[in-house]
Amino acid sequence: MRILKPEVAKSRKEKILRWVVQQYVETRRPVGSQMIASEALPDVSSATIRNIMAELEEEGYLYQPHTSGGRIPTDKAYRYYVDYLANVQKMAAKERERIEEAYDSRVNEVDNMMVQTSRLLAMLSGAAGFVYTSNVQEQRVQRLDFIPLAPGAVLAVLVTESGTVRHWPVRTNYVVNPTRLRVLSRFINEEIEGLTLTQARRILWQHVHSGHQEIAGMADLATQVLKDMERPQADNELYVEGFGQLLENTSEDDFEDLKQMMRFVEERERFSNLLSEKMTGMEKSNQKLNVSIGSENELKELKNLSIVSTACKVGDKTVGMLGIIGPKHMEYTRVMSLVNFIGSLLESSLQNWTALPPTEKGEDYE
Amino acid sequence: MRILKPEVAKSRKEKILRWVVQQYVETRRPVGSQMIASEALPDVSSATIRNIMAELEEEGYLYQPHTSGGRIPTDKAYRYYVDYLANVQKMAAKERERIEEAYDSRVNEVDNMMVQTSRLLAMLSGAAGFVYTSNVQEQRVQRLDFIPLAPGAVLAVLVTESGTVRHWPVRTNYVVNPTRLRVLSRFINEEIEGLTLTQARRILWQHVHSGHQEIAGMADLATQVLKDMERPQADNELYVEGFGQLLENTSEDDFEDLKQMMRFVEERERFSNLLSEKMTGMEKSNQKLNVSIGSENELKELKNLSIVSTACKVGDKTVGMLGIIGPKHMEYTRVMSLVNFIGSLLESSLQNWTALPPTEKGEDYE
DNA sequence: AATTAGCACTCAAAAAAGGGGGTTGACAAA
DNA sequence: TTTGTCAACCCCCTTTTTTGAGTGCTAATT
Repeated sequence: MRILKPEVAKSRKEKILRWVVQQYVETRRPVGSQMIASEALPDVSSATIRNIMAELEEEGYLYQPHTSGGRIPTDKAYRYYVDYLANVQKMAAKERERIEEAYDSRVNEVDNMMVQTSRLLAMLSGAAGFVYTSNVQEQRVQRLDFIPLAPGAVLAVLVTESGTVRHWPVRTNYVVNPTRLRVLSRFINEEIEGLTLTQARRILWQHVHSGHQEIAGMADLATQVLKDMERPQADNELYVEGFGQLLENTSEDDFEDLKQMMRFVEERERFSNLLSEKMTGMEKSNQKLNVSIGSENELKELKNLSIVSTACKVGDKTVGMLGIIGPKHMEYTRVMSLVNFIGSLLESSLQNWTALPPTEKGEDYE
Repeated sequence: MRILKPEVAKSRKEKILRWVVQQYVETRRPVGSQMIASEALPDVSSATIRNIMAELEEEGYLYQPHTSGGRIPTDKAYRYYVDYLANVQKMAAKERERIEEAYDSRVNEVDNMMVQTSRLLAMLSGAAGFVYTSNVQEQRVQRLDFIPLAPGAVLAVLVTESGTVRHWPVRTNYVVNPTRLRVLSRFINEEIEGLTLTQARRILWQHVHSGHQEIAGMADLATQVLKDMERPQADNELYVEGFGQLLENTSEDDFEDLKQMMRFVEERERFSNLLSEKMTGMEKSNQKLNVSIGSENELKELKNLSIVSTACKVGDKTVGMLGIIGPKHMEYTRVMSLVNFIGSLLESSLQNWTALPPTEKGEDYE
């Protein structure tokens, strides 16, 4: 639904709009007719451009922060730019390769995939990067194991299908026998294989209550673990990295905005909720890459920020999102392809650690 | 080595110095003689105070940013303040209790102790909080376990005596048999119990090379794990949280400083090194709480910042540090006792998860 | 009908011009 | 050694002036 009018006029109008957006992103100064005339459309007079810009303003694409001071793009303009004007070219092969390399060396060499991914996003985009896993309760369990730490302490380790690893210590008031622990562990894994966390919890509660033999005597531990598993704050995970990047690319004027946004993001709850909503929204409309510009985010804290995000699937189940959050005036083309690409990297990485068969099939070592 | 001169004069001089520091920390404005006269020393004239302040300036404790515009403390003044003037009172019992509660509910309910501790530090101090674990290679291993993920993938989980849990996925090019994996795991843990990581690695390499029976057939996996363990970036861990807090308490004037410091901190390498040095320094001089003020940090990026940190011991071995990093003009008394207290909380928490016997001794469930 | 040139007008940002207000240094008196 | 006094200082805030890029309008041009 391109709104701008037809023919030759259209192309010129669009050209001007595009130019204003790009110029403004670059310089952060209102852009005026003269500048466009001299630098972008030398064979059109500034007066003509003024007329066109007046139209664009009428239509809600531009506005003047002060009378007689040049114009800047509205959110609507960014939206139009992102939808029709920005040709999201694939990144150059060289660039892709470079990123892929960086990604591999981080994600496979260090233990926290999510954090590393956020950091990479931040570094390459110049904004803050995030990775979000939601609905952990509805994800399928891959493993739940117990590692004996000390006579009265056990480390529980939970791995979900999205590759998230969560671990927490559990105290017991008796000495834990490692052998029994192993039995318990095996029993549990057999019982809950392939179930979602919610389902798994239900089953296990039943076993605990019915005093199932494998659990007998360790009901205490099991109960503790089950309780830990259903804590609400354990329902999603959020990693945000790269505030430094954001600060770096921020001028003093935006100081207040930035403060507000940090306040918002560090209060993790609300940001989580936002992402959660966004995720279900994207799932419904079946889109992969999403760009939310300024006030499209509804939250007043974000009215000067944009979020570029992509859904992250394992199989055909959306297990999370990742993306960047930064100033509204960002280089959308670059950032969009970046988020896109890193999203695909994370996806294939997750795929790797879940269902993938070994490289040489069937060759058991026994 | 108190430098200020004797008797009544001393006490007055010190009182003035203390007042200047406190006042400046509070208001961020140069403080002048009249203000001191009226609010702190009503029975002394401003002229006298001027004289004393002139002396203090001579001696390097104060300086005037501009002629006739009040004076502000130098780093030396802060140092003197911290060493002699600030009575680091124990926190109020009520306060302690409040914090302890918050700490417990975070650390025990969520899976990453370090992150949670940093966050708490940040929240309570109004600056950025950090937790640092170093020298992981020299720490004793508590457990090294393997969890089968998929036919060709295993999750390695390493727990050290400092309570650090590190996990990373390992791929194999054959189908892993869970039973064999368990045998391997048990074998390894028996072999390396109580050894440092470095020692453990050496032992295991030997076993791998000599083709020890428990390892046979899984040498591939073992090799991979050993390689992952000795990666240099796995040698220390650093968590920094609370940039938002820092930003919140920062005025526009300090914008540049803050930028610089973020650049520094997000480039984790250098900050790690700094902390590492500091840690060994503190270990040598056997001090627990350390305050580094402004240019005492040597790094120019930190010349307007201070670091308050405390060593963190398990047994009598220093396994890490924690603290806060914030503007030079901070409330040292408050922050020092805070860091101190949270340090002790983390220590006892670590103690808990390592050597501690169960609450009811000897009552095995079998 | 679209484009252009010209002109008066607007207004934010930068520069310049005042006050205050609090501070200092100096000196003489207590 | 302390204090009272005072001229000089200079940052900070507010007000004023200047400047210049930009606009809208209208009439002329294509």
